[in-house]
Amino acid sequence: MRRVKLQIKRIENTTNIQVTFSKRRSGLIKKAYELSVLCDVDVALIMFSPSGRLSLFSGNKSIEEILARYVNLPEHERGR
Amino acid sequence: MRRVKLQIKRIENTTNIQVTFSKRRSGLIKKAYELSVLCDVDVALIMFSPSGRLSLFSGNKSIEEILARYVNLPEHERGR
DNA sequence: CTATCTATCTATAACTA
DNA sequence: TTAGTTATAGATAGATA
Repeated sequence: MRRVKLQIKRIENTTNIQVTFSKRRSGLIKKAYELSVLCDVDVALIMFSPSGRLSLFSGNKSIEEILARYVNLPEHERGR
Repeated sequence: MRRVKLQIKRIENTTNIQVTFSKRRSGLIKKAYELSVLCDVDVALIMFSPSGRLSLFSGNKSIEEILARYVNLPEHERGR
């Protein structure tokens, strides 16, 4: 099992990238879902897999609704 | 400290919502960052806080670039 | 309200099949 | 390859300041 602390840097092995992406993608979506429910907030998550495929998550509302909410913000509220 | 398993349902206490949102928001952004680095993929995260304020994260590219990549996908690739 | 601490829960890298 | 297991690293709820 894991014996050392994980280094956050690009994985080189192609198979390993895909396995890691698949597992962490699930974990990330789960966390996003929990946040949206616990705090009753809008969360949208857009990811492109290593092979370029799209993955989406949105809590409460649809992706389109959340993106629209973002796009419609006044300019000065959009800069992070 | 925590003695029981957390139930994923809306938190009722207002102060607690804000504290939980703040902590989990950090955790979610960290996970999104790690995924983007480990797997070298585009990740965009859009959240609205309980008070309606915007929080953004994007790995590798800007939010605008990732949203553009999403919007420009052919229709049949956009449905989750 | 904000920041830190820590016991406990959860995610997951390496492993097995 | 993909799916399941498990031990350890990592996240975090509640406590404390």
